Amino acid sequence: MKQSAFISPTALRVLDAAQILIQNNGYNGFSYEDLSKMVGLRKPSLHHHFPKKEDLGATVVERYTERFVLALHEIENTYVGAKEQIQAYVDLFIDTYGATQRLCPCGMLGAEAETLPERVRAGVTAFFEFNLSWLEAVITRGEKSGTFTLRDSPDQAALLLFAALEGAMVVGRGLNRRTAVAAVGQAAILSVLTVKSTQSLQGRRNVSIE
Amino acid sequence: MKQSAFISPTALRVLDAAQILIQNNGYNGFSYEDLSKMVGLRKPSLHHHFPKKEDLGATVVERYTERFVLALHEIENTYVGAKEQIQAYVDLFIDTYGATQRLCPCGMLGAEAETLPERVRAGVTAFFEFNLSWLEAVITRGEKSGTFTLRDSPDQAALLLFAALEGAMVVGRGLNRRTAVAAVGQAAILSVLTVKSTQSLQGRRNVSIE
DNA sequence: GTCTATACAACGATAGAC
DNA sequence: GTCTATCGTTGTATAGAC
Repeated sequence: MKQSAFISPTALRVLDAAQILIQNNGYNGFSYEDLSKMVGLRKPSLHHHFPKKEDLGATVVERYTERFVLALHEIENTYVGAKEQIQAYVDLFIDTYGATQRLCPCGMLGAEAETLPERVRAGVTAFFEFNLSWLEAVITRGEKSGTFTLRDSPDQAALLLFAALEGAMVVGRGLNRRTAVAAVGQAAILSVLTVKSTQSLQGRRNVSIE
Repeated sequence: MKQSAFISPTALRVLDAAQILIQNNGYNGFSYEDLSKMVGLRKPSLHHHFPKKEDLGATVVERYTERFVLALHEIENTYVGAKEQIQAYVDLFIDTYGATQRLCPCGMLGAEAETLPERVRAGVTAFFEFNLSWLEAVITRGEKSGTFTLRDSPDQAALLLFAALEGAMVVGRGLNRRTAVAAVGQAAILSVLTVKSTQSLQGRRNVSIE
């Protein structure tokens, strides 16, 4: 996972707007015209920074994945226990969705995968695989250390947890229910990981991904 | 939930094609031109059956919901136990996605909700609410009868199960993993419902929704 | 009910001046 | 790096003949 090449301040503003539009409208649901209104540049200026829509989409996904990787490293450095790390991971989704009701960009793009340019689609796949392997590793560690018991294999538990979080955003949006991700997140932790000690989790930090 | 008005055989073929396009490409990802190629009619002929794209989208959602209602009644009439009914419900998702890798139309539209015409969006909300209330009722019954124990309230368990199934399609598509829904479905049943007796489920029927 | 023809806007994208 | 101007294509939708 290498670092992005240098991106100019203007290009960053374009990326920020594009990400919001992808989260709200989807890749097929926004245009350079929409972007133009948000950023305050004319369409050809946008093409100067991202010649094809495909470039823009792929860069949004790559930047989001990089930020996610950093956030998970931060979690590893902040929390020691597997249970606390999973809780912090779930909080990432709760805080991100709860603040804005915007979908995970890769969740939206995953639904649209069939129609996406190949580079964008590949980025989404990489994001999903990274999340699943991180979750599986943490869950495996928690099971081995006896922090919690599983009713499934770690990879199945990871997939269930991840699918539930991504699905909660889709369902929450359709229901117009802001609290859906929080409800699913907490229920998933209770259900997927049978935590052995019953101590409550406190000191929850607010760390959303933009 | 009233029955649809009469729909001509040609209009039915248009609806079938439109549903597949929504499942694969999303509402913003298909056009009357795409539809024209699939059905073998010219664009104006399509507009004769469904004047606005909004009419087409709303009718697809309403018909899908009606079929889903019928399938759930069928499940109630076929299986007695709450556990078997939940299993049959999950099988509905497994079979539907597994056969074609097409998303649940309402899952796709839920992601796109922000950009949808009001009628279409309302139909998606109704579909979600219907599914959640059905699941909650069955789960409540299963808990009261002692078939399984919950770690959450029935409404949280229902939301978790539903979000996991819808999310599994999105994630499965992004990963190009055909078995994602089946894996999530089985893991969710194991995790969400702590089944008391350990007897295996047999005689699983294949009942997919088109 | 289906067609040809067409309106009119929006789309992604480029040329070339500044 | 941003702009005006514009290209060619596709989008939803309508008029009117058959």
